Amino acid sequence: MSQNTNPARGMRDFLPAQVRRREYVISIIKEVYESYGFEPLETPAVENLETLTGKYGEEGNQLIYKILKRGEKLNPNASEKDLSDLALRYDLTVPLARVVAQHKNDLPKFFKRYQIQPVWRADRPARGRYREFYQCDVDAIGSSSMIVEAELCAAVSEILVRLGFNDFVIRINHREILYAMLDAVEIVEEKQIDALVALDKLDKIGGEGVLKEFESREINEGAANKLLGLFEKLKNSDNSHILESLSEFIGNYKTGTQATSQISQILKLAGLKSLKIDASLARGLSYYTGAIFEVNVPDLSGSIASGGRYDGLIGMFGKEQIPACGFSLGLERILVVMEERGMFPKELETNSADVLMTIWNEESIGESLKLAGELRQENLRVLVYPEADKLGKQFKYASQINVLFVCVLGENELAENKVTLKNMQTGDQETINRDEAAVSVKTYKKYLQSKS
RNA sequence: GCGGCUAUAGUUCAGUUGGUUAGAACGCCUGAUUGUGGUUCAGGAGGUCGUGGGUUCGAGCCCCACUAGCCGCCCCA
Repeated sequence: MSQNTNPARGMRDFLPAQVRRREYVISIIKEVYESYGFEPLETPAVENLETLTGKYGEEGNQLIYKILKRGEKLNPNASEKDLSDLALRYDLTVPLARVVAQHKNDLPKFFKRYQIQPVWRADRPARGRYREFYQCDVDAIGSSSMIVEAELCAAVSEILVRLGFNDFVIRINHREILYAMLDAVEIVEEKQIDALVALDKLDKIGGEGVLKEFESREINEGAANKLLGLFEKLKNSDNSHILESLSEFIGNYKTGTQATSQISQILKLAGLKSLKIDASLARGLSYYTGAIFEVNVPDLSGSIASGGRYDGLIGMFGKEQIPACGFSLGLERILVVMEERGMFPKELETNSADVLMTIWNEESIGESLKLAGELRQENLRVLVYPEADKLGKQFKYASQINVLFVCVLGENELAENKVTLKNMQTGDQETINRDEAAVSVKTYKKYLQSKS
């Protein structure tokens, strides 16, 4: 009886080659984050349901994986609150806010943390979108300074550059600029969120599309035209011109002018040419309060990273209000693009073991195991072929799994206390003294390293 | 959650208006090669055609439902 062996929808198994790639990307992310002084944090996969609800907006709430209560028989007529009290975490930012609110006294005044863990969303799977996926978050808690934003952008940019990306754009905008713009064209508060959702789609559906959206959301047309006129003017102009036009458009709406000056500070402090103001960038998550970011590459419709300032979130846990700002890199999306573009270094593929130890016959098994142990003592990765197969099969297996060397310990070798080493990349083969084998392998490894 | 497309060997795909025993390439296994892989040659295994139902003398092909995947929308990392 054969059962369905697919993993659950939107979830994946990772075979060794994929795990290697994932770990390669993660290792670079960690290295860069640590070089900026961020410290690691981990939190549970499961949170109390009330911790998560109300933080992500209407859409987000529906995508939370809720966990049924355990124990007694469930009464299916019970209210949702009686059925479920726990949920899988939806992102890493809200759990961080909870941790900060909870452990405030144990944490330094400025808490800089990174966190690389899976999160779960009951979303519909698509390219680069899964129901279980890794986020790589960095956040800086406790400061309202724009130095925080600038450093976060610099770190993210450095990671992407080191991974080999050269065509990404970090789009930046500000929640207060958005609201000020909407105020300037007299869109009433109740319609502002709707208007933002429509504007956010500008680069996808174009000006006419946005007009239609406004129409269907019953937002006054004049306002839409004014905004579209502004965006038309901003198109293709550089950051400083965009800032000028925005300030002009907003007038002296107070928090708006503060926001434009914050943006200009971030630009100046970060000094990145990949940083570009996009006045139509809105972002869905409801907890953002200040600067917002999104990182895009041309060959993926979604974003590969995003972030922003959320000064109100930690206060939602009922304690002190603490300013915070962070970034989240989407590991899966970065991997999708890197895979399609073939951006992984070649060494990742030839990495299973340094040496395959063959088995000559039943009598020599002990000697092969002993030699394998000796080589491992020399810090080599040694794989012992598990059966006394014909040598041909053992070699074939070796080339399948991409080991560097095959070691043959046969009758002749044992009689003379020698070993035969074959380099599987060059095809060279030598029969040498047993105690020289490790050195020979290591010399070739060093040569490979020096070449790359 | 909505709309469209797809599902045939391990993989990528052919498969005629519905007609005998469903094919190819690559991969896999065996041998040529009883001390040597990646090349070559010879042979072999592998399919209840995604699942369940229906139409028909007859279904891989037509119809319905379900499941999974891809694309677009919504949203998002």
